[in-house]
Amino acid sequence: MKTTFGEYIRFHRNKKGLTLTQLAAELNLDSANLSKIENGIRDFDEKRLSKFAKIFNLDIEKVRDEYITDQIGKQIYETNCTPQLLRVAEEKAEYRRTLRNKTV
Amino acid sequence: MKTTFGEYIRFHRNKKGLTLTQLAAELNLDSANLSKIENGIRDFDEKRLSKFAKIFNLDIEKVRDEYITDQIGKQIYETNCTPQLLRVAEEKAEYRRTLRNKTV
DNA sequence: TTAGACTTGTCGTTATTTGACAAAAATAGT
DNA sequence: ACTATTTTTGTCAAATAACGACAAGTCTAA
Repeated sequence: MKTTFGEYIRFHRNKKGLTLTQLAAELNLDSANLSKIENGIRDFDEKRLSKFAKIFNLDIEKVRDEYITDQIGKQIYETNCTPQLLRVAEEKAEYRRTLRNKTV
Repeated sequence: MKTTFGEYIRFHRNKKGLTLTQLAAELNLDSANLSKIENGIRDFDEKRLSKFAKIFNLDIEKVRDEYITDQIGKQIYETNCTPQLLRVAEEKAEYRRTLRNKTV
């Protein structure tokens, strides 16, 4: 089952038997803020992704994928983007790639 | 061909024979900033979408679709999100919808 | 009820975005 | 080429949004 990135963090934290305070300390943030992150009230700062991966011995690429799919999934949800519109968005992303190649 | 939202604005502006200054005035913004928007350096403020639609007599829903697909397409591009990962993001958006229904 | 874990609210700081102005560059008309 | 107009670029202050930190609250288990 696909989950939010906050739930993903919580899953790994519980699996390792860490408290919010313990993990927050390792990540250099407040336990209150980590709580909000796990509950989807705040975003996890991208800068901490590698630290997170190291703590739980996870592949950094996998963690990053988990992160960006969460971010984009959130935007799809918030904008009520339908599957058809998402196809269009995908084409536009492709178009931006062609723009990059033209300009250089 | 799918384009950026900035190019979409420029297309309609040119079609109607308006200068940046003229359209910017109608949209209550600076011509320099509108120039940046059309060139993709800045974002068009979502609050102005309805005004934009009225000026060019466009369906507000269509304009909004054009806008959100641009926004999401931009994020897909910037994060280098592959089609496979986009499918995952879509599932996560769906998951968020189930969350909403559960909570209420 | 006490302790530990987690959540919620708030607020000052930091970072990002926007609006505005000036000035340069490009374009078109004469 | 000269001039007027349009468009682009650079910069900065103001507005906005995101973040870190602290305090106080709730919840759970011994």
